[in-house]
Amino acid sequence: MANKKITSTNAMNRDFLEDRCTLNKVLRIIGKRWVSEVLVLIRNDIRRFSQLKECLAGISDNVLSTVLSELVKEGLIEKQIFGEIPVRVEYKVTGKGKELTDLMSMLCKWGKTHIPFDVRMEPLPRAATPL
Amino acid sequence: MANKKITSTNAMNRDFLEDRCTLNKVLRIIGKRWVSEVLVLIRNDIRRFSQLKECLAGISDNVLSTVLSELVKEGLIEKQIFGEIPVRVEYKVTGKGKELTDLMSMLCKWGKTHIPFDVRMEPLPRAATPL
DNA sequence: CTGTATCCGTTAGGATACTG
DNA sequence: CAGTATCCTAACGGATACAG
Repeated sequence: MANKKITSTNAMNRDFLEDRCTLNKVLRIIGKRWVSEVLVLIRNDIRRFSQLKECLAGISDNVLSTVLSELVKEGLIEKQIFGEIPVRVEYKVTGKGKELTDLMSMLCKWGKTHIPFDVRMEPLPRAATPL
Repeated sequence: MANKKITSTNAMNRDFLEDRCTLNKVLRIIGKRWVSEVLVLIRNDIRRFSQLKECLAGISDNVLSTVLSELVKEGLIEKQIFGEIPVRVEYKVTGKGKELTDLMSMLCKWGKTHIPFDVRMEPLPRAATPL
């Protein structure tokens, strides 16, 4: 009951992996839900919060917000604020973000040829502009 | 209090994304902790449970076990059991697994040129055979 | 319109003990 | 040696209310 662990092994393991190889950093960034999708959408000129939200039926405000700021923080997209009323904000993919989406396209292509279909019950007819 | 949601939006969102684009399936697989690392190690001929555990200081038995069966299930590695005493088991990367590691190398390279260093306190001197 | 703050359930990740 | 079974905690993802 006395001594709680100083640093959780959970965090230690994460750091271990990220120190070990940059790949783990990359995957830590783009491996989270919505992230790759948002990046691709912005690359496809879906530039505004409301538009993104519209495409990504089901995403919550705070989640989209978090994803966007993460992408900005990592330098994969840029945020541009126009001083209008009401406020207009636009995001665009940076150079290194574009490079990354190219690699993601390759990953996607790999998936299409190698990941088998899995049949699920409901077709989920929602808004879409996939990769 | 009466009506709990039938399917959690959490799961619905996951399915939505995976239906939307294969990339999300790919990232759900390789985006989890340890997965890419294990795949790369096996590709580098670290073929046995105990060897992998040795390289990946800090991983728990059950976690490594889970990762390995996930990789087998996805057809990225193969498991070979030798009927010896004590039991010997070896894993090897499949064809499509190799293709995937090639793509991961590119991702890694991207990360090396584009992700800035972030200084952390302890250097974490552990076992290593990185990508 | 574009978010932030709070609160909460689910899932991922880990420690440990045990098995063929 | 190569794992499973159980239990536990931290992190992620989401709902909702509200703010600039």
